Amino acid sequence: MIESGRDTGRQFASLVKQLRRAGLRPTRQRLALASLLFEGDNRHVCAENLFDDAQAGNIRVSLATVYNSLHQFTEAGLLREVTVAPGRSYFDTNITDHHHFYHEDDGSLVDIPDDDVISTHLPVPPEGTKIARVDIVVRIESKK
Amino acid sequence: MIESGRDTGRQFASLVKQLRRAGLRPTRQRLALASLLFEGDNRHVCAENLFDDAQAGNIRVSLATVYNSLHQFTEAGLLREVTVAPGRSYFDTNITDHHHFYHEDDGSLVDIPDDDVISTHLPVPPEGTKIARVDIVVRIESKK
DNA sequence: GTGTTTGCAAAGTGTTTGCAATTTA
DNA sequence: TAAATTGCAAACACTTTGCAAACAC
Repeated sequence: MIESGRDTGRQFASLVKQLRRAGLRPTRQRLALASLLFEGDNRHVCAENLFDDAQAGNIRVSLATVYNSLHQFTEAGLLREVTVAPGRSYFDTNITDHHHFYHEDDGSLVDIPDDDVISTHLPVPPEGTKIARVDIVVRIESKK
Repeated sequence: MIESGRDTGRQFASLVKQLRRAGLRPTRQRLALASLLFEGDNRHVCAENLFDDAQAGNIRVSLATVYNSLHQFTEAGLLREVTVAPGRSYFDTNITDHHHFYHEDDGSLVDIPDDDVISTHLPVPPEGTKIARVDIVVRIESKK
């Protein structure tokens, strides 16, 4: 998928644009990670997880850079962070309005299908505040 | 509120019962923590937080025991755990069905008033699973 | 060249664990 | 007395940081 080094310019034209638009320099590491994240189906990754993918893909990148990139991407609106349990933070490449199933048994996170709409009446936020986002996590477990 | 030591027996009759019912021995530490948690208004505490309260109330208890107790209380259904951000886990003494405002600016957690009902249409859980719980966190921030 | 980004290893944070000593029943 | 619980300190997982070297523009 990714060759291995130095080919920063050519083949990722669209990723380069995407990063630029987000105000991030298209470095080799960011491009490689962006490629893992955004080329293909939507994903829910955690840092360690993406780091492993990178290694497997012969991408030389440090764990610290993975963390930094994930946060930069999130701030730039390219990713959405979902926290489901202490020490279990996912980054979702699907940034459209949607919610999640969290499987308590194996810790996996899955989008709730769009057509299975959860109709929410938004509550009135406390005086002086406004709603930034609504997170709905439907915790599921195996039927015994 | 709590005197200071050794008076495990008498004055916490109802707490003792509550713990016994939950299958937990009413030790001095658990009684003291239960007293902080369950006598008075509903609270959203984190471990560190409750530990500080204990110290302030001259209750001799270790941080490890606070963690253990919080989890035991949660398993026993006396508390409900709410995770809002990586490394930010709250325990809610209100175990009725309800949801939360999470204030992004200061990290505080507040119950959404009961009468401000969020009507959810529950999604169909994936094959072979059932819904264990639905967590809704409404993230709010100060109006600029 | 200048400012940004990276990698490393070290430091942090929040939480859990192992085990001897203590407490409960 | 037997079994459960506690405290401590060490171990832990996950994440962030400081800084010199490498890179983008």
